[in-house]
Amino acid sequence: MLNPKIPGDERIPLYQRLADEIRQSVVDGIFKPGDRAPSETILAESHNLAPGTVRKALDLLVTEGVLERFQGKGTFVRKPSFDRSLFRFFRFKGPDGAFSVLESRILRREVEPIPDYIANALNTPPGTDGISMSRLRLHQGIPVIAEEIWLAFEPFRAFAAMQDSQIGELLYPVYDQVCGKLVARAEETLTAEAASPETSRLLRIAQETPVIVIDRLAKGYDNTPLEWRRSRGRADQFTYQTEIR
Amino acid sequence: MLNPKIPGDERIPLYQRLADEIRQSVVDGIFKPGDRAPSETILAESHNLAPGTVRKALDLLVTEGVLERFQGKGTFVRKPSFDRSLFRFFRFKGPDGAFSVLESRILRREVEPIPDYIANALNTPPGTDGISMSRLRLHQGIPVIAEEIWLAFEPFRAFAAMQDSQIGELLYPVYDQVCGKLVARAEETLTAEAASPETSRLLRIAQETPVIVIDRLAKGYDNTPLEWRRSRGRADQFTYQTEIR
DNA sequence: CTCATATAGTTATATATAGCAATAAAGAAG
DNA sequence: CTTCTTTATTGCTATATATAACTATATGAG
Repeated sequence: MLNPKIPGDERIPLYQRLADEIRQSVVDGIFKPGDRAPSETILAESHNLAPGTVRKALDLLVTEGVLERFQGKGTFVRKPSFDRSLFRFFRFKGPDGAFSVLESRILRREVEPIPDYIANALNTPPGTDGISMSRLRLHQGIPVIAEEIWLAFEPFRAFAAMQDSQIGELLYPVYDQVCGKLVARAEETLTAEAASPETSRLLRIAQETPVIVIDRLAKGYDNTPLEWRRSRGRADQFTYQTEIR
Repeated sequence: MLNPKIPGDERIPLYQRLADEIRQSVVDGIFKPGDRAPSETILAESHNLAPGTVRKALDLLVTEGVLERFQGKGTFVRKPSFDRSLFRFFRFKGPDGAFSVLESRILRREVEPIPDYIANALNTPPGTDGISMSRLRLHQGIPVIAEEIWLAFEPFRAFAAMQDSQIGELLYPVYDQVCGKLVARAEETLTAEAASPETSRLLRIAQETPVIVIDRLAKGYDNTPLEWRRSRGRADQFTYQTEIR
């Protein structure tokens, strides 16, 4: 019998406690996406665990999407390279299957109280200050998605202080580099509506045309809600794919 | 060293071959949904395998959604209880969260050549005969979803021969009982469009109102495409949820 | 009958060990 | 310089074994 060096509640299985520990290291930024995790043997020795137990912990994190393994190479923290993932599901119908990164244009960015239903999603007390943004995404100069974005002010104070010019095409890398907040996954809710005057103006389409509306709640590795986002896109240009069972 | 009684390509790992065998038994109807699978110990003995190997095979089938396990009770073939699953993602927005089964009304059912793009999805030679259906689904008498459904004729010959009156509210149980075809999972592709004259008539909504369009390809346990279906529902009554990462 | 207790059978956790397979990098051979 | 071989490292497969946790059923006491 070994003497496992694993902290936490004794009632929780060892492999889960080890998984918790590694996941936390990713949340805290000790392991960064792309980093190589210690090998199974190293982990087993350093924690006084059997290799099989370590393996099971890693299995768990792989299915969670935190890590990915490559035989002969090692185990790595998965880069949730997000906007790429978005377009795996939600892709242009256009004749050219090929795809380039969308250009982003921030139209507005200011601090104001968060509306109640968004504060609720972000797990923030109602009335708290938040960062509100409007953003337009363009493909070859043509607007395809209009976005409203909300962040809680406190965790993203450094982001609020930035100049517009310092912010690049993608937001999630900025959240990481400036605020230390890593987006790991997101829940999306999808519906459709007729284009309002404002969205028809932004997307340059006729009013009452159908648009797809995606509400996304982006979360960290530890499931903390980080960003709320509502995207509207032209229905005739997008499809959304999933598997159910 | 044991002498495993597992057929198949030697290069494929034992646990995968065992998983293949069990999955095939489900496809062939030897194990029916709800049935209890042999216990891990029994499987290990009957196949001359170590318990750990059996366990790994079962793990695989559980993550695939073929089986589900209950500690102390046993391992069972999962019922893909499908229409319930549909409404976990795709639910009424109405004030009453409660939900009852939708009434189904088959408007048309006939044999005709399958259109090329559907034949392609169903993995059938172009020009083959298929069963084409139109179906309306109602909630408390009000139409909410209009469906077009296509099946390849050959595997569903017995279904084509049935009387309308013999067909119940749900189709998948009929496919199983009459044709021995079990639906295990489905891929769905979602988009939106403005209501055509026909769908506006069927759903009793104004023309050009946004409707959500779901293309579903239902597949068997062995991934064979079984049914193609296009459903149209009022956008203002539905939302669709998923998690991405 | 009712309730507690034992018991058998099931999956879940954990350890220990051996060899296989893929990868990358260093070194030898041409 | 290129190509092949070797070697070390890493994850992958498989076996063997022991114990815990959970469920259902049977048994016995009251």
